[in-house]
Amino acid sequence: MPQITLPDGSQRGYAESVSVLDVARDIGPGLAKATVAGRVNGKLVDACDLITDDAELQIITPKDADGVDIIRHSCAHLLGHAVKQLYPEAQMAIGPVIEDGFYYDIRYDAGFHPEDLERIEQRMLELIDQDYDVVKRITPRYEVLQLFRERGEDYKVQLVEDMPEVEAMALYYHQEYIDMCIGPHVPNTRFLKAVKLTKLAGAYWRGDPNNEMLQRIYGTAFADRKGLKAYLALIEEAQKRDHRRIARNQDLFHLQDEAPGMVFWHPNGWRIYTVLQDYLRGRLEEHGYQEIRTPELVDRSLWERSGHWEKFREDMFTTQSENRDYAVKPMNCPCHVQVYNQGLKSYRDLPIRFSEFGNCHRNEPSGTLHGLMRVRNFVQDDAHIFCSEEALQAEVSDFLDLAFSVYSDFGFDNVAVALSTRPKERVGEDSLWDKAEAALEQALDGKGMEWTVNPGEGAFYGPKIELSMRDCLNRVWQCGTMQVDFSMPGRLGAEYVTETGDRAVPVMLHRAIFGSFERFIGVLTEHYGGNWPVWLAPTQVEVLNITDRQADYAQEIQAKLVAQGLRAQVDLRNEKVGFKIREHTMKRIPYLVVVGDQEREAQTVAVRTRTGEDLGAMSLEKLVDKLKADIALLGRQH
RNA sequence: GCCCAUGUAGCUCAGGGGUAGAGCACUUCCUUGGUAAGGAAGAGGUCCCCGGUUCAAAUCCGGGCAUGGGCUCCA
Repeated sequence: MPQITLPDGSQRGYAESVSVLDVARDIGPGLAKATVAGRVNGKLVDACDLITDDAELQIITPKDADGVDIIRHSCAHLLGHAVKQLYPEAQMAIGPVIEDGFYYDIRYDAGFHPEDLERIEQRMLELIDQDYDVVKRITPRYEVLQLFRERGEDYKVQLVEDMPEVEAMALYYHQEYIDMCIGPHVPNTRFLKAVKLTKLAGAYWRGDPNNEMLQRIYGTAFADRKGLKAYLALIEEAQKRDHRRIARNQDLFHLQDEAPGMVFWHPNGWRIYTVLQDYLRGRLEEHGYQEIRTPELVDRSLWERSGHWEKFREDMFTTQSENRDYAVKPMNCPCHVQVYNQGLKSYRDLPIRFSEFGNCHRNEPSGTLHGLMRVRNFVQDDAHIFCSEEALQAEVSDFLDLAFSVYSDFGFDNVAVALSTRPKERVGEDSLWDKAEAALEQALDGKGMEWTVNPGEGAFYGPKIELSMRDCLNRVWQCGTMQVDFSMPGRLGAEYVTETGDRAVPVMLHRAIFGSFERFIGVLTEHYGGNWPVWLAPTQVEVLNITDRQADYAQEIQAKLVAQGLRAQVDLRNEKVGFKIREHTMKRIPYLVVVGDQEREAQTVAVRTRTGEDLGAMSLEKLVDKLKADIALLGRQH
């Protein structure tokens, strides 16, 4: 005699077991029609699942976030249904829901091509129109195995074999197509009308590059067509913020075939770079860092001692001369230890914080390069802190404060924090890893911030805190990092004299805030969508004359702005003012200053913003004040 | 590195076995115009590179390289 409690607190009693759908029907036919699934005592279940005891029930409809996820998951099965009809020899692997959609990994040796995607989507739409019921059957393990073996679904068989403890599985029948899933799923294909296949990719079976590569089809789905359309429009808007596209428009940098993954900075992009570097130099100085500079080409023997030659060899560019092997530095840490090692250090000298805008090269696999986000030549805002074990906690904590203070100066408020722990390939004793991981955990907890763990993703010499941002298409890029290293100082002979006159090995912290200037500028470009805060804008003001008569006055204004330390350009071209305004507005120059006869007579300037706001005429002094006020805000307003 | 796609003028792109195309940008001239595109003329290409097929290849085929979207790996 189940007593069902609904979210509004109301209760309904039933004489015998009821399904989620029964309860929905009981409440009203509209709700019954919209029922995708249910949440019983906090657990998602199918609409057909029976409730046998007293329970709290929430009816899930397409309006719920869970409802959309269920729709997406069912779309993956629908994709399987269509694929198997069109390509019977295809073998289905896994088809999960992801952020913004779903995918299905499929073994199909002939390979899918863009035309296949269209065919498959077309067939999916036809199947949806049949409004067929999705039927769930709990099936004993041996029957499931037999069924998938008969159907030649080798991957499904493997999946079942990998969960020996499970006695029976839920099978979902899409007519003749059968998929295995924990569920829940929609009860009928009519819920799947707003679906679209989006892209085709390769993906390793079980994510292991030693395994064969499967074909992955990505798609997305929404509660209705309107939601799908809005999503597609959003993606299109996001693509306009792509840093590569903005870079072309604003003439920031370029890449070319002869130097894959290495940036040619143009004057505009380099301006941003140098402003960032000057800013960070100031912040680091405030926090007790000393800037150094170390070689980019170092003999193999140092990399052997640091462990890089063994663990990082594939990623290094190497060269040789006069029978010596060299590597172009992929990291600055071994060189920083060399600077530390010059002269005997006392515990009184610690902590020592060496910073370097270190130019590094890494031979990244060709397929991983991505605009400014993933390059082969980049400059890290690197620093290494040498300290005693006792000081470690405080140093990590101070770093986190500094990093988040820097991020807030750019208006970042959605930095993801993760702790990456010991990888399989590593140097150092496990006891040291225990200590290092614990230190980072404690520092994070001490800040009271939300963080996640990436098991096995640490650097080969130590665990790391990763501070990541998202780009315009929601891809995550690690920028800041804090890594505890108990190994390398010892390997490279770093030590200091303790209070008791003994020798001890310092702990080394590797840390970066931007990560690399390249990636950070890439992320910033997309964060601002090209609307650089005045602080960073390559050109802060463009002075426009209306006719040749004001050319001298325009140049005089520009010269006065430059004399005030502002980045001002003047556009004296023989074009109408509307044309010039359009052009510079599209280049997202923060302020446009128009000078005509009126302004020249009154010794004023007419100011317009890139958002199209007309600020009217004002004195040059007032404009300068305005600009300086904007610059003082840094990037916090955005 | 692996899978799929793409590579044509400075940019965005069309075309496609037999004189290489458009729009914007560029140059020159006319125009001196008050807040998002004034007009005319002109110049501009080894159709990514190397091979092959063919009377003939930018186009078809093979191999490279690069870029884009993913996978794996990383700041």
